[in-house]
Amino acid sequence: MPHAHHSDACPGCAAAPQAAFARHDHSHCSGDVLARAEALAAEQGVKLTPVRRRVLEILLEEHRALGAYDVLQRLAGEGFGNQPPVAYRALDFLVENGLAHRIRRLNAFAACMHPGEAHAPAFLICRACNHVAEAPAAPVREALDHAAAALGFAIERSNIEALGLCPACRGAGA
Amino acid sequence: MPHAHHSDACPGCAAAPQAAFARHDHSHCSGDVLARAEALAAEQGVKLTPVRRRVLEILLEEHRALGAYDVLQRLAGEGFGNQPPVAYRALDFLVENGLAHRIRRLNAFAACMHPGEAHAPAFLICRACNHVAEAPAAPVREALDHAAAALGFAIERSNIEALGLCPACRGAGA
DNA sequence: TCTTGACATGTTATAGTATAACATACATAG
DNA sequence: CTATGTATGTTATACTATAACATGTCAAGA
Ligand SMILES: [Zn+2]
Ligand SMILES: [Zn+2]
Ligand SMILES: [Zn+2]
Ligand SMILES: [Zn+2]
Repeated sequence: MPHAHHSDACPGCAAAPQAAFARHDHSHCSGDVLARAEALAAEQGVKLTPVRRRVLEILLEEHRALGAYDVLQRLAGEGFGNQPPVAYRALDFLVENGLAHRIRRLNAFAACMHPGEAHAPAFLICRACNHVAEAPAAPVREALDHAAAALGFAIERSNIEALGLCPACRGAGA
Repeated sequence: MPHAHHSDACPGCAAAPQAAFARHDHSHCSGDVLARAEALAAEQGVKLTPVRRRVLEILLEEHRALGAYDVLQRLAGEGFGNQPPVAYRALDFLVENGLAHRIRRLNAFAACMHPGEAHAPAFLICRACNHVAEAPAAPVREALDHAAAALGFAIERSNIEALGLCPACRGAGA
């Protein structure tokens, strides 16, 4: 049982976005997030069925984004359906219920590291190691809302993504 | 000859992002941007060949983003090649040379409304009328750089896109 | 002038991403 | 138990993008 030292929030653990780019006890991240996800699903009255839960676990294995077909391949190998809609439906469910994010730049999906918390994420994608961090971006979102408001535009959904080099890969001189 | 009243910058014309969502003299936008694009290409020593120029003109017809296959269909109807690479190559050229932008949320491309000017655009996409505005987003980009810097991440490219309702469509009660 | 090399275009073929439409299973409420 | 809604499975297809190769064009250099 990971992180028995606390039962709810875990400051500086899964919440720490820089962990995505550094060595860390990742079982802590994934265990923590998965527990929160289950709580959130129960709270919202939606069902985290076996496929859906398994897809979330797969996304949580690493701080990376996976394509739908990567996920599908994993599912198929584990006895679930092996046709695209199986993966897309589970992924869409996770996205719609705030348990995963779609990374448009990569045509891929990543687990949400802050399920249930109100957050306006920006995604930092390392082009060298492919790790993805969900950075807190409330100020970014605020600036975006402001720019939109200046034009009378009402934002409903937004995606903010950046490609570059993470600290580890910068050091390695990629 | 459009906009003969000025020879270089055109404050409040193509530069005005809110124009994308309102009635306006669009030939002014397109004529102005096309002229700037030609100047910029010459200045950068790259060739705005007939296909490339035509693709830019097509993108400039409206404040919308077009899919590669939409562009291709237009090209094919005008005697250019009718295979995907013809469109993708021209579009990639325009994007790489700062004459167009890729809108990832739509898998589509839009003409850059500020070619040659240093700008950090955010794209506002109306889900009702499909118009796309290239909003000035220097503060947004600055906030994003700041959030990334806090994690030691070096941004190279970014995309900032928002979906919602433009002022016109909000009024229409969409 | 002729050649050569760089670049642009054209074409064939295929890879990768996503969804429509229909069939089956399974739960829970009445 | 049976009707209803929801989840899953499956078939087929649509949409997006690129690899690889062939042909054409033009200008610099021999
Ligand atoms: Zn982790
Ligand atoms: Zn990295
Ligand atoms: Zn216009
Ligand atoms: Zn609109």
